[in-house]
Amino acid sequence: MCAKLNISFASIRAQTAERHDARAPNRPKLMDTQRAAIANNLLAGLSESDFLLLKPALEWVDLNLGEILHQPREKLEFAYFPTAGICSIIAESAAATKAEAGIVGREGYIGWAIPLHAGSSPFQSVVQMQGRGLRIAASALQEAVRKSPSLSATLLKFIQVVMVQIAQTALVNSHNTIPQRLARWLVMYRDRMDGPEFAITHEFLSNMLGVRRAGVSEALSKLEMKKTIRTTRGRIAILDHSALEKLIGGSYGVAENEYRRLLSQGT
Amino acid sequence: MCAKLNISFASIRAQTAERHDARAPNRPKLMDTQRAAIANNLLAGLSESDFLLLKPALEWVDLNLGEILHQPREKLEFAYFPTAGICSIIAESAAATKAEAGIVGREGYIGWAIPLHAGSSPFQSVVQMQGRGLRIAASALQEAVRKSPSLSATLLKFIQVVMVQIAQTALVNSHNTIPQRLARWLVMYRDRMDGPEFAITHEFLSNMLGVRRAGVSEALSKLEMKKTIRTTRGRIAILDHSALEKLIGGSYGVAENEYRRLLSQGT
DNA sequence: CTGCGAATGTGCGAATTCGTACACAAGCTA
DNA sequence: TAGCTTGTGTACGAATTCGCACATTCGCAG
Repeated sequence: MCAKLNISFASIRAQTAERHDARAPNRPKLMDTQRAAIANNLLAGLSESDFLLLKPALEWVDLNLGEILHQPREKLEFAYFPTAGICSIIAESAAATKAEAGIVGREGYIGWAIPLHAGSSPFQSVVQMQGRGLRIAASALQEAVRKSPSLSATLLKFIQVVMVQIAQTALVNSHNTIPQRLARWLVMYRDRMDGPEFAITHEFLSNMLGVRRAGVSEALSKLEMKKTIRTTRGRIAILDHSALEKLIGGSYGVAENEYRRLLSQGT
Repeated sequence: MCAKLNISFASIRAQTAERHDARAPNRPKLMDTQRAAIANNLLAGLSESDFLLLKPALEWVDLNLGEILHQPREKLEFAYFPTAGICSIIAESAAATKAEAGIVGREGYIGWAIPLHAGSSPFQSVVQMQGRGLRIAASALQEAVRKSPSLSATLLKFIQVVMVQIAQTALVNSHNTIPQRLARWLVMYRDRMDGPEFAITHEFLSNMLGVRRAGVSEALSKLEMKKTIRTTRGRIAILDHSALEKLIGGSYGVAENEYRRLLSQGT
């Protein structure tokens, strides 16, 4: 069952990975007229008419490492549909403690406050893996959502998925060890990347998980001893995806299943 | 600043607490025609026309302790607008580990999957504090939402609030000690109760927080030594709300602030 | 009033994580 | 190649939490 979830979610990855051949930097306007050719699953899954509603307002943007897409409590100017790269949603307290609540790659979008009529949110959205994507002005998205119930439904369904993901994060944070939380993080990131290897430092991971840097180093070496990953300076390669999943103990797959149920067309 | 948030959220409590005088048990049909007389803040804040859309389908129900309102992955039959009592939203993993992700009292509703077009969700909704409220069939709510954008907006805004609450839970679970997490729990429950005292066992709290029962006992006695609470067998009384807030360290108030920003009319 | 089950207080060793610190290694720049 | 910055491995005492266990106390039913 776990394997099945994984396969199906991985297949989403496979379907779109090869389409992302847009190497030309900084294309100012949308060139692909075929929505299916866009490597963002949400956009690719829209009906032709829904896509046409968005199309005039969509524009390509690079998502640069560390770029802050949304600042807490500031009005959201754009929603982003990544076609490559990963953004993470960071919750912070008044005391400035931070932790990653969820992540979004090309399977979704960020800027949920727009369809939720909230205008802004207390979350910060940051680009964690470099990539690119399409963005749309908040007002344009709002207008399109008003016109199309089916577009609205798609965007709202993804919010359901994200809620589940965040709740699973809460669950994992209270019940699981650092190696387990780390394994979950690695698997979730890997699902949204093209390759099994990515550039990441222990320091970075410690910030995401909200633990000591040294704790991450220890946990990584534990995982490496089990041959599930391989680490070199500044990079980590996933060797055994399913072994990592098993390590987590049932908290991986819940959000992925919800995504599949609500948003994976076909299959 | 923290105090201000607290006052405003507490004032919501004060506004509606005395209105809940519906002592007659099991009234089968809605008697109050004045929506403002209904002690659920979301319903009370609706426009007259939005409320009339819902009214024919609303019915009073008792919310009995331990009652399961939504089972994970089962189709949602009803949404619930509590007027008294507290429901909690529980996330669980495939390995059956559970933790409370968020709570809802008379300030909101449960059944978010309905406006999100999800039909069901992997969460479990359970009555944690006995009370009563109004429920509406999923199909009726869906129909009403389709007709009224403003009703839809209200329900979606509350989902934003809940997302923030769940994300704060994730943050607290990874950064804070048991006494702090306990303090947060107590404060959040107290905000949704009429009085400062409620019946609760350590065992129950340990399940909600996902820690040992003995850990809760220790944490409670620490809080009691600081004169912030008073415990007797099977019950806990809040003595110093603001001291508890300070203990938590900035993670309380974020969701409450978001609620105030989006949903507290007037003031 | 007595007995019983539920709730609570406490203890103990083990495991985990923390805070902090320091040494080493890798890769870049001059 | 030398030097510097950044990333990583490791250490150690302290604090926290865990798992488990057992004794006590409270409140209700008989």
